[in-house]
Amino acid sequence: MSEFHVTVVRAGESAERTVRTGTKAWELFADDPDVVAAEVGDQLVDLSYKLGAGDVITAVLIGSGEGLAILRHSTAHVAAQAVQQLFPDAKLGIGPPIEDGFYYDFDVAEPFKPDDVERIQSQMRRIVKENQQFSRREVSDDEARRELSDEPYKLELIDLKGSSHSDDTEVEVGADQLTIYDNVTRDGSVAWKDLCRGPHLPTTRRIPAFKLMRTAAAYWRGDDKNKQLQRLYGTAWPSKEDLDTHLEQLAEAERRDHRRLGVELDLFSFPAEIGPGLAVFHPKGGVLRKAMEDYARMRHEQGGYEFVYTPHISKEQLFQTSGHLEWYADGMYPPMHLDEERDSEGNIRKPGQNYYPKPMNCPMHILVFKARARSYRELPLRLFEFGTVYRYEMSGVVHGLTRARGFTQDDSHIFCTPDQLAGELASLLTFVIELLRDYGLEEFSADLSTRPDNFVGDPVDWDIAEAALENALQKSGVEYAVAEGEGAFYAPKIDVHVKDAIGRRWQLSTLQVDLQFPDRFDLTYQTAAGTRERPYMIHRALFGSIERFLGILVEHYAGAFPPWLAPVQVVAIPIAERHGAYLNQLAERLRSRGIRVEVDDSDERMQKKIRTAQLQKVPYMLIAGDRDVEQGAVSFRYRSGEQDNGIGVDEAVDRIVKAVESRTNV
RNA sequence: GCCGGCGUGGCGCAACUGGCAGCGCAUCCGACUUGUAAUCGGAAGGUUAGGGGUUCGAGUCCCCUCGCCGGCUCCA
Repeated sequence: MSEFHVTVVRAGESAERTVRTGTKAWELFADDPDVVAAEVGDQLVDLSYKLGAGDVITAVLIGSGEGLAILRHSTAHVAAQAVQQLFPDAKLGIGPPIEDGFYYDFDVAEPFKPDDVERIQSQMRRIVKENQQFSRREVSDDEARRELSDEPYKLELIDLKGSSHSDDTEVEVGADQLTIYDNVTRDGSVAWKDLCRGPHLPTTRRIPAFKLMRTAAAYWRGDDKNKQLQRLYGTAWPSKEDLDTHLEQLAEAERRDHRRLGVELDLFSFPAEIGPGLAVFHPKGGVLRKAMEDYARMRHEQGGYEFVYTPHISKEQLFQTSGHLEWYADGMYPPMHLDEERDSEGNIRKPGQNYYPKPMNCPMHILVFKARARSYRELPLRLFEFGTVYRYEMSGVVHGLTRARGFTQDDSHIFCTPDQLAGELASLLTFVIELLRDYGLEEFSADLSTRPDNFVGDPVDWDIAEAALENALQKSGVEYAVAEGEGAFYAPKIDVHVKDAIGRRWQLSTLQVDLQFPDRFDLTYQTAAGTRERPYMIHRALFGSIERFLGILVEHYAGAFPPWLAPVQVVAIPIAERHGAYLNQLAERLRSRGIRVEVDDSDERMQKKIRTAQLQKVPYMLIAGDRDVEQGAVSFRYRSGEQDNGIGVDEAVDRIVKAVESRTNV
């Protein structure tokens, strides 16, 4: 029996250990429940890994990214075992870890019912309690096929192994060597098994906290031509407290849901009479939207943009030229057919015209550029419009303001010379980030999406454009990732993401260098030398969609907007009826300074009025009774509940005006 | 578009296995005139999303349509 040295690393601290041949990794961490797996070299292994001479073993902690993934994936196995025990005919799909949890897909005769989820969860608890061991075993392809002959989807995965398709699926098979994990009970029998790359927790008991969340249908391998399987979603965490925190975050997200707050704060609605995904803005939502737009307008004016206005519909030909009808007809509302004339026999004398609602503003802005000959002296030409577009989104995807069928882009198209391109992109990106900051968003990241397989134009132009975009990103200092092949067919792009107040990431702005439209529309400008050149064209949406951005801000602020955006900035509350005139006078003063103020002279108690204003998340309340009227003062109450009594009227007006103008959230 | 769930006054909800559609908030009217998150009393408001069917009888069971929700696919 020989001995050798290994290096053990845990949380950054390494130590030498002497071990005997055959020692398993878990013996190194026997009294350390946070260690769920290990890393040897760059290979993740189970704790059942047999140590070799000179190994450097790094502990994988349950709270780390990898540790969580292992926990969640192991929980997915438990879910699958539970399902197959309760539904013996269920066939296994795949069961990967995802953000905050896991899912597992099953082919079952009947979709899961809410009741079934309860039963599955109880069964999972039983399995966890049984403390089954996750036991790894290497198998040949043939052995795997034989053992999993009842699992058609697993067989398909085995067949896919090594094929060129294997990385665009979530296939777990990956490596050349197939492995099967057995769930072994204490008496040594195998309760369940699954084809899996691993690694896993040592035992099911090591799952501290989990919950099944919901069921849904999902296409096998994500392809809508394939059969739909039943997907079971769950979440798993290192502790009960972590699980509770997660559930509380979900509840918080639900409380902030802009569809709910939109009703509570009377901002907007989606009348069924109009149609799905088509919002109407009520006065409160209207004023909020107007404040957002006004500020953006002002900044665009300062930024050298020129404002244009274009129609909502256009003849078919325009979208033929732009290529929209060729590429995206499904995403467009069907046309209205106009102008057809028939003779008395009903024969068509003059063919009609199809008019489509526009799905984008670009072709219209291009026509503005093309309206006359353009000189290099005019470039860069920055056209801007709040342009309302209509897209016939599939019925299942429409979602409040964040995915609507009619929405307004803060759309800009910039035409520039080749040597202006890089500079223009860099200043654009800065402009975008600065403006988003002004709306209260603080954390940004970006994706650079490059040439897809299916593209138009000259690869050389793509390279130039991609380089210019990347350069802009580097100058901006925004953290970014390259999304290889994710660009639109006509343009590489930068997508800017923001993080909201509860940590969710939203994609907002896009910057695209268009490599198709200038050609398609034969755009040119005249150079200093008198020659004609093709301009570069940049698409830029900042909010993306005003409606969507508004929805995101509602959720970001949970409806408690900073004063400059709040639909009602001040509510004045007279303690008794006789104080009404005093406050109305003050309100008039505020109004003359551009403040949105309401006087609540309803027949209610003061306390009730405070409550109402509080629930409407109004930033400031000005309350006045006899004492205040005598002193020419008001009692100043913030949304936070803090108050300053006996503030002089001038001081109160000043404070409010200052807060609104500074666009800070007080 | 696909799978599942849901649809009761403006909003939030109730109505046992099929048996008189009800409550709270909001609204309107009246009284009260109050010092920092809900004053009291009264009234009005519903073809139970729409249509069809089963039944002596349907909010409840069945079918179709519309809409919404959760996912999948999609998001130029």
